Amino acid sequence: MTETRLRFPPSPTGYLHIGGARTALYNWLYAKQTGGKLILRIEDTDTDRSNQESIQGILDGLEWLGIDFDEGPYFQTDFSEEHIAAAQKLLNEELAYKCFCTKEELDSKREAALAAKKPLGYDRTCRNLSATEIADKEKAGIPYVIRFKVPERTGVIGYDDKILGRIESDYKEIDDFVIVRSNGKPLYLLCNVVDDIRDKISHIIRGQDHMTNSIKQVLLYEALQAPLPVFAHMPLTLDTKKAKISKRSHGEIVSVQFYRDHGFIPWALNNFLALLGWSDGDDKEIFSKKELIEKFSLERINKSSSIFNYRKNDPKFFTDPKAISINEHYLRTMEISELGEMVRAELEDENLWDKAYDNDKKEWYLNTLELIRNRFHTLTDFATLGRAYFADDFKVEEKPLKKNVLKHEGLIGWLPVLADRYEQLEQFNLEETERVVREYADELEIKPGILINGMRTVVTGQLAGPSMFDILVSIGQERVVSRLRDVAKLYPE
RNA sequence: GGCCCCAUCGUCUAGUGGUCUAGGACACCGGCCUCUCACGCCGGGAACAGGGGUUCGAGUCCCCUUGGGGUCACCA
Repeated sequence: MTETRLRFPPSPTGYLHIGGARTALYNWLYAKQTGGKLILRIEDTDTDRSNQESIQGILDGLEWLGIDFDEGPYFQTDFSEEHIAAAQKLLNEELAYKCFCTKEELDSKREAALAAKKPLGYDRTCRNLSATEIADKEKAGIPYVIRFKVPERTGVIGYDDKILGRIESDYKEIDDFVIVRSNGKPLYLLCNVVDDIRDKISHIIRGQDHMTNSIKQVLLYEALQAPLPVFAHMPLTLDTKKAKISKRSHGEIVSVQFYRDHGFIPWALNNFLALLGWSDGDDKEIFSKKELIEKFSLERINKSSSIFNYRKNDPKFFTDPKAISINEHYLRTMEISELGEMVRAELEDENLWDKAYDNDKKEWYLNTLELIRNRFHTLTDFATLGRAYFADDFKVEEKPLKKNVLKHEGLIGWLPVLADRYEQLEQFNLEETERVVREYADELEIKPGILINGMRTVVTGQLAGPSMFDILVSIGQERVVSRLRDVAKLYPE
């Protein structure tokens, strides 16, 4: 078998969204699995809508996800001569024709057809123009587009889809589609095929929204006398109302950037995306990169579209709960040193990074992450919920403040006493810190929990967290003492 | 509207005629653990869209209905 060659051809009209990312991922997985190549091709022929910022956004998004490509990025506009030549060839061979109908005429015909509930296709007015008629119109300077001449055959044309099976269409259902605009610029349907032929693309994995395009493109492959690639149309990703997700209607929640900004681990997002429309036959859901490359298969991709279950304005889940849960899984099971690097970026962004975390305090840094990672959902939590471990200017949350501190007025006096006793400790370790608290609680004849939970809030600002004594040891004697002493400032005047 | 695709718990899904009183994951609820909250562990509720066939037997095959989606641009 010859080398598999895949491609991901985004149009740079906005950021990379999760649908696009998933398409890129599937292509990437298949290329990796078969030892083939993945080509990135920026389809920028729509100069009105394409922009540099989008190109950068797509590149950044793919890089962040770790989806690398073997060739490219190529830019479709760099090959416009080839596209034009192909159109000319089709014209010369009478496989295409010039159409002088104006856009206005077409639009009104379409509207009329829609109103009359008739098929909307082009009525082929210009298909049988004589040579003299064409010459006359050209002489008169009437602009024209070039349309592909759908063969006059009976029966059906189709392709074998790796996911959907045989897809066919009756010839008479296919429109004489436009391949070159009146300004001389070739259109997607043509460019895409010409590029795929040149790039020797063997497999086209793309969304089901391209299903009807593929039929037309099969015709183009035939007209251009090129071998057909394998098609695989993946299910679409819908929103909770079953509408196709799009940048325009869903905004940043569907952008890859959003997940980077909200502290997702890149591979966790890939893992989630892979599961949206694919599963191995087993119950396994967490896949390492290597495992996924091995197990992935086109045949096991679902036919039906899936819903991206994000929840807007949900205080607990800012996106699909499953995505978050997969992220949590990686957060708490990944190699701690690897996590350390990711958290480092978060801390640096918040000016919480201490160079010593990379040498003298490295052990402390990694141990602390190990201590707190279980309760966190995203990378950003380390700099927000975990701020007290890395800085003194953390915020004390209102709820625990009321529940664990203000409710017990005695704490305003007790915690400073505890601070004194802690300051005296020669061994500031788990056993000693616990012994001191429990003894003091006995003296006061109160439940140790009152002191412990009060301390948790004063020392970390949080309602919940790891074992209190682990926290104390991690934060350290000096900082603990000073935070406990300052408890009074948490009480209103 | 024409054409095309699809249809199992709330969501992602397993299921390729008998092993399905339908399995797993997330989410939800309850319990255990406990200095808090998580994690973890244990348990619970929750689905074959409807109707006809075919068959000894149908979630699985066929047909119809319904529902959803895609597409019908001088966008990609």
